[in-house]
Amino acid sequence: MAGIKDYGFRMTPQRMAILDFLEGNTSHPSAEEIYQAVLQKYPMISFATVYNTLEALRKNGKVWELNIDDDRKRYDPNTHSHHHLLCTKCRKIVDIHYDFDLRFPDEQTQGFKVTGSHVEFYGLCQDCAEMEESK
Amino acid sequence: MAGIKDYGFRMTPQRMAILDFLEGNTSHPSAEEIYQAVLQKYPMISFATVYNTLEALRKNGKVWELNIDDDRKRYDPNTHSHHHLLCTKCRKIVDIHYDFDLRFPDEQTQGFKVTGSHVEFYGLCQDCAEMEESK
DNA sequence: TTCTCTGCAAATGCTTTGCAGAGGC
DNA sequence: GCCTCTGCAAAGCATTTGCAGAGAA
Repeated sequence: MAGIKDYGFRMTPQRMAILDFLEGNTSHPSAEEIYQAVLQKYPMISFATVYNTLEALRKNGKVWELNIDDDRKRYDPNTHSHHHLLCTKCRKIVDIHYDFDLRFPDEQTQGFKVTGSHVEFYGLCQDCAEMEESK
Repeated sequence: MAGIKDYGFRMTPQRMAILDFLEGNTSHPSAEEIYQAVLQKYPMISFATVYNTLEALRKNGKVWELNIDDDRKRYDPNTHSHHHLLCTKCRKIVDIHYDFDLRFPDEQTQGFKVTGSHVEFYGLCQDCAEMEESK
């Protein structure tokens, strides 16, 4: 079982369950979805624990918190540089693995020290696009 | 005074005040900041009206709703293609006007029909970077 | 005159917090 | 055994909504 050394915080069954669910997950779940999923295997978990764990994971660089969705945060266990494509209808998010050239002229930074970047694409997923067409 | 033809919705003094404040504004204000600013000139405006107007403007393509900030939406009256740079400390947002090459291989889209894109940069603004250094 | 918009206040929904007890290290 | 983590419940905020009256077109 992974110990404190691997994650920088105390390991508990609840946190193990959350990590298990997130491991390799590419669905970009919300806190609610994570809570519901963990509830299946671990009926005694609370929302506070989910948020607490996600915050701990975020601080330790184990998950990304995505603001791409209008009304809830989404979480991504893949913290290797990648980008996202959001369906504006069903809110599905998929990964874009491509190394864009995001350099731009220094005079635009207004003195900022840039530390990271992220590209968001918007569109309609196949299912939603087909539904639009058949209207 | 601008009429319904220009905006696609009924013009009222409250809406004029909001439009006046947003006109040319590059501070990417939140709803709260817009409310506070309009309150100065127009003491009888309510929050509901601010949100209602912003939603009407958004639907008519007159403002962008930015999700770049963690815990509140930010509004941008500049709807010409551009990107943003956020200070992760003071949450200041500045515009990046640069035409990035955001093409990527079709096989990554998973059938999505892409309709838009936006690049977010993160970093520290000059003031915050200097504060960090002098610690 | 018509019908959308307004202000108010309450509701909603996501996220955070206080606290006392549990349990990982 | 110490101290962080947990569950619960309540609080905190941003945003939305219901409604009756006001006022723009």
